[in-house]
Amino acid sequence: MPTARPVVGRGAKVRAAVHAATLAELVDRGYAALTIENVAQRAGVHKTTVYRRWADRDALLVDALAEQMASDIPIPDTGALDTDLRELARSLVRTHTSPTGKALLAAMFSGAGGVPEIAAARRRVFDDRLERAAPVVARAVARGELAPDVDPAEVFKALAAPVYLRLLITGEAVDETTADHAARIALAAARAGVLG
Amino acid sequence: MPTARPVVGRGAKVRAAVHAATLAELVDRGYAALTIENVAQRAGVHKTTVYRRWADRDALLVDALAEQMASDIPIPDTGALDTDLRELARSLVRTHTSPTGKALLAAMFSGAGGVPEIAAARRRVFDDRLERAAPVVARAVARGELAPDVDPAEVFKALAAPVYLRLLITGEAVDETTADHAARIALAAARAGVLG
DNA sequence: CGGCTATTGCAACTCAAAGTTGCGATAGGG
DNA sequence: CCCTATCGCAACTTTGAGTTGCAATAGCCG
Repeated sequence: MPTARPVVGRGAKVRAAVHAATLAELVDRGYAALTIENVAQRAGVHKTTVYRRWADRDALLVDALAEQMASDIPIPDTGALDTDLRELARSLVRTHTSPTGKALLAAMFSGAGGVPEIAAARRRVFDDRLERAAPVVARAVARGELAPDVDPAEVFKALAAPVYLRLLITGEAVDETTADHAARIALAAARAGVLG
Repeated sequence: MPTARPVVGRGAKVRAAVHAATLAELVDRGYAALTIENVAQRAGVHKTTVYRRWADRDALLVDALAEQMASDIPIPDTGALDTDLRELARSLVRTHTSPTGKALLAAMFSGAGGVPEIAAARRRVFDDRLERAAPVVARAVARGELAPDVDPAEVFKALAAPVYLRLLITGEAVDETTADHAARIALAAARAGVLG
């Protein structure tokens, strides 16, 4: 049984070059233009080489994205809700402005939304953050900063929404200022009791 | 100069059937699967007929979308900010849950984001609403409901963000409840002074 | 009601690009 | 320095988009 051979030596360089070319091509030309031949050319590699290593462009794309999808982001605990939310928002922004994050969004928004693995990856990123929001809200309730009936998921959604609006609809720049702004909105809504 | 001939009789039926098939195909199969042949088959029409009437699938799609893109939505003026915002949000939701609105979003989110006319149509929908938000906020300021430095555009973005989050990211149902929820978030943020 | 014309259906075609294959060339580990 | 796995290359097959000429027909107009 061929258990994924080592991929060392020459193969490793090719693999890395093709992965990079895939994400680059995706970000600045879109999913529709993501053909094996384009990727191969950009990677400085012959198309047969790519065809021999990956079954189709979706497999290639999923592989390239999965490569560096490391999470391991700590749950913020600064002692106050406003700063916790700010950290949560900044972390979300960092994820989606990283090369991989940009590529993931580009994939979703330019046609790969139907590919199960891509959709799953997006859901994973989002749900991951949802989970991290729960303890933050729970602690805020314990401190008396929020009413007990506030829904942590709704808090995070209120925080994430402005970020995604910029990323997907308005196309405005997304940076720390955006994150802080989103955090303030979520905080105001939570305090006003509209996230129960 | 051929000024778009009448298109009556047999032609009108064909045209309507193809338009409907185009939007239907787009919504439940995506832009990638939107081929002239698929559309023709769904419309119960031969592909040559479609090819003779439209240059390519983008022209067809733009034509089908433009068909019913009537706006003419009044600016709400209920006498209070909260109800005005609620109307604004409900109107936005109605737009994006209508068949045409769904098709427009499907087009954007499944690959036609690069087509200039499609991107322009989406921008038009959004900017249209942005403009309608300005008087609403201005009146609220005049009534003393809001501080004078509140930015109308930011108010509308805060209101629209939760709606688009559901439409594009979480996939949860979008209805009047969603609209009212979004309106409350925007109101809380505006009152808290974080939208200046 | 019946003929006339524009439009459609159909089949066969062209054409471009995706994907495949066999073989000679070469990189790099041992 | 040699040996093997991997790559480059060119020619090939296949697939699906888009085209064309001609016969069939729908529907307007007298």
